[in-house]
Amino acid sequence: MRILVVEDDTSLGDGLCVALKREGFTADWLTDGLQAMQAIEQETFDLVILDLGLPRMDGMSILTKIREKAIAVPVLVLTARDGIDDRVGGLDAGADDYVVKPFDLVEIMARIRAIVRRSKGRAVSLITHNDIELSPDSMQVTYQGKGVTLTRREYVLLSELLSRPGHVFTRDALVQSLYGWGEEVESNALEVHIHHLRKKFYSELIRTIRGVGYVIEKPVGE
Amino acid sequence: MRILVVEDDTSLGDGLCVALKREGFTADWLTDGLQAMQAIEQETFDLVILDLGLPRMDGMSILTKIREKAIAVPVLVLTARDGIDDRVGGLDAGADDYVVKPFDLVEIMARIRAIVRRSKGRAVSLITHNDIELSPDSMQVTYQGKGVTLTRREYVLLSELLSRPGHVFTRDALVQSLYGWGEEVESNALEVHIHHLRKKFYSELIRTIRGVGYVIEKPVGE
DNA sequence: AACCGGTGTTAAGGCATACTTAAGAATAGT
DNA sequence: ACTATTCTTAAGTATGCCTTAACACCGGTT
Repeated sequence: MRILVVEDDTSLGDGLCVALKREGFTADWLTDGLQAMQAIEQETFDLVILDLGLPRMDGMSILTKIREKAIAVPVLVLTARDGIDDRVGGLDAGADDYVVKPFDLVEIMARIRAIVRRSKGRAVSLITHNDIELSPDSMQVTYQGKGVTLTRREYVLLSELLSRPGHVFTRDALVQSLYGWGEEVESNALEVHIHHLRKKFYSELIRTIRGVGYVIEKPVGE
Repeated sequence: MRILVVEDDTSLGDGLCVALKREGFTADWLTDGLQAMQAIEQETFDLVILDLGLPRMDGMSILTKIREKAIAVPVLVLTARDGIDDRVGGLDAGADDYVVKPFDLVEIMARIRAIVRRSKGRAVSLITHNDIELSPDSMQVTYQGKGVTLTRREYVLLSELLSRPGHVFTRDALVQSLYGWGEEVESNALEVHIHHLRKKFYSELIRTIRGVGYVIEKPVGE
């Protein structure tokens, strides 16, 4: 967990670094605005603690530029000023939080922990199989990088099959997951959908087990 | 963008809701702690504004329970107390921010925008998509450089869709973010708004997923 | 090789879903 | 309270998915 402290006040910057390290973070410390901007562009930090009053490049300018360039690092702003306008401005410029100096070390640590906690745990569950990506969350499907549009039935069918590669789904099981218990299908609707899926991807994707049902092969090398 | 206000002070709760709606959010309001806890478990909110002093279930208990259950909703804590310990306690218990009462309406709105912005994958405070620019703060929208006037519902709908390009929003989800649970819509109002948006921009902007909902395509080249 | 059950392919009709339009409520602004 | 905007309702129209069904194909069995 790497944190960049940008603060020209020597005792404050040093104190922060020491405190951060004591908490188990890795802390880098810069006093110069321009230098800091370059570091943020080139390196990767988990958090930037940014003083607003800085030599060579103002803190607010750095913040604005970070967001312009869509750099996704969380920023905690330190400000000596106390006006609500400044605080509002900072937040709207893209800061994740701000602390007014002088601040309590216990408090700022709590804020840092809060920010770090937030920024973690944004994992996306994504089903992948060969060149097929299927994100349950967004109902979006891509094949070889390109978006593929599936109808509802096709999507349900594919996600069912992909949920357990190598597992043979009986025709009945698949029909059930498509239609539930209520309605029965008295034709080859299932096969038609399978056909459409094979067409939209590649025909070997779904293997037929004659007399039983269908499988998606396990990815190669297992 | 749906926000739950949990506040037993009537005038404060009502005032917050009105202000939130004016800003284009959908606001639900509860005064009872236990009720709120149930709502948070069952429904989906983009933000919970939580007063600490509540009947039946204390605000801090709610917060603790939310985090225990790993519910990922951002929480903004309102507190009448002013001690740093409380503030630290709140942040460490999993609050994303806190505001001490009495607070300035302008400030709390800025904080709300900041939290919401963070939780939506930390986009810059200006959402852009193709030729459409949408600034969440001012509710202003431009298309191909020219200003476009959207009504409140249109704005909410568009910003919801734009907040996650490529994500398929189910019709239910969109209706909830437009109306909360207060008022129910028993007609095709949603479709009508979609229609208006397509007319004001271009019809391919919003793609229909038949039987499911709507998506905004990801910008080309991904 | 001919048969037969099971599966694949294709095309078309029906039907549920979505779009469009307009008018009457509801809301907000003056 | 009145007006202008915005929202909802509802009805008619359009669209496209799903099923059906007819036929082609394949593999195994006689």
